[in-house]
Amino acid sequence: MEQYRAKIEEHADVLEKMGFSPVGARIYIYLLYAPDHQSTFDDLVNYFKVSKSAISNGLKYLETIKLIISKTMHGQRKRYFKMDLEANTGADFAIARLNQMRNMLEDILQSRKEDKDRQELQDLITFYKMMAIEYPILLERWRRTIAFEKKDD
Amino acid sequence: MEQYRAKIEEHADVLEKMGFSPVGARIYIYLLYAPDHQSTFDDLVNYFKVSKSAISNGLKYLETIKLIISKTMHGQRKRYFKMDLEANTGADFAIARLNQMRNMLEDILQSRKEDKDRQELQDLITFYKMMAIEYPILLERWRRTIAFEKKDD
DNA sequence: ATATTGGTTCTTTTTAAAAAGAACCAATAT
DNA sequence: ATATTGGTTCTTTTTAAAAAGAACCAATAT
Repeated sequence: MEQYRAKIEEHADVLEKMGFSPVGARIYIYLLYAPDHQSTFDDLVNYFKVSKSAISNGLKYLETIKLIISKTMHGQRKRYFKMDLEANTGADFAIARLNQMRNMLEDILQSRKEDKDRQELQDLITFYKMMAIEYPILLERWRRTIAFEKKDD
Repeated sequence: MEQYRAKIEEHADVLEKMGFSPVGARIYIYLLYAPDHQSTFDDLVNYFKVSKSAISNGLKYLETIKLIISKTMHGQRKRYFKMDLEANTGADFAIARLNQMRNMLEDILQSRKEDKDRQELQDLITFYKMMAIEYPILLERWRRTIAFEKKDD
């Protein structure tokens, strides 16, 4: 993994701008490069030379937002932290956000007294409704596409 | 606008979790409630009782990400900060992010030496490609939908 | 031509988020 | 039964982001 150090830094910066913490972003990118997209706790501590608590919190965060899963192998206590690649489409997250925005806008539209410019809000709500319907459809199409490609192997 | 104070706080919290600064989030929600979705600089300073610099930076940020535009009226120097509601679909932003993710994953796939688990990365790239194509199509469909509804008025 | 308004920008202070380090705990190893 | 490993959690320190406040500047008002 040493060979990827510069790349990991570079890509982690992008994720930081999307809201990840420095260590969270680095772990994430590390796993994209790692064999089998998995690694262990002390691999990460050693590679990044940061504290155990930083790694622990980084992993916990990534697990909370479902980007990684942790599992144990052949009864050993060591855990493997593995990227869940399908979750990486960010679909759940994106759909949740669409609904959150829609709920917010609907609440605003209801409590708002101004009558003259309701149309724009209404249009925006329509957008979020549409997207929340279409997104899962596209996701499903993607799933079928990759399943189909796999048949040929 | 006094009547919306509690609601503004409530919804601003949601936006803060999406990465907005406290003041940035409040300005944004304020404009969703405001007549004509617009306001002036000192309206905002007075309403939120925060410093001019906080408001200035908040507005600048919202303008940078294209959520609001500022304009001047009948040659007066006072500016009106107005929400750009179509921009609020977040479409440009979403599409930019999709492409950013795809570029990152493609770069990783190329420089990665592990051969055995390239498929998952490839599948993920397919997802981002698909989404970057479909998103603008959905956006366009939404535009036609709302244009069509408007005809009946 | 000078004064005022409507902001912006720069520096300092405050506040919040991230990381460090120590203490701890549960699970397996011996 | 005791020791060690693989982490987590709690408290403190560090670092970064946000806001405050003063100084400033450009545009219009007088």
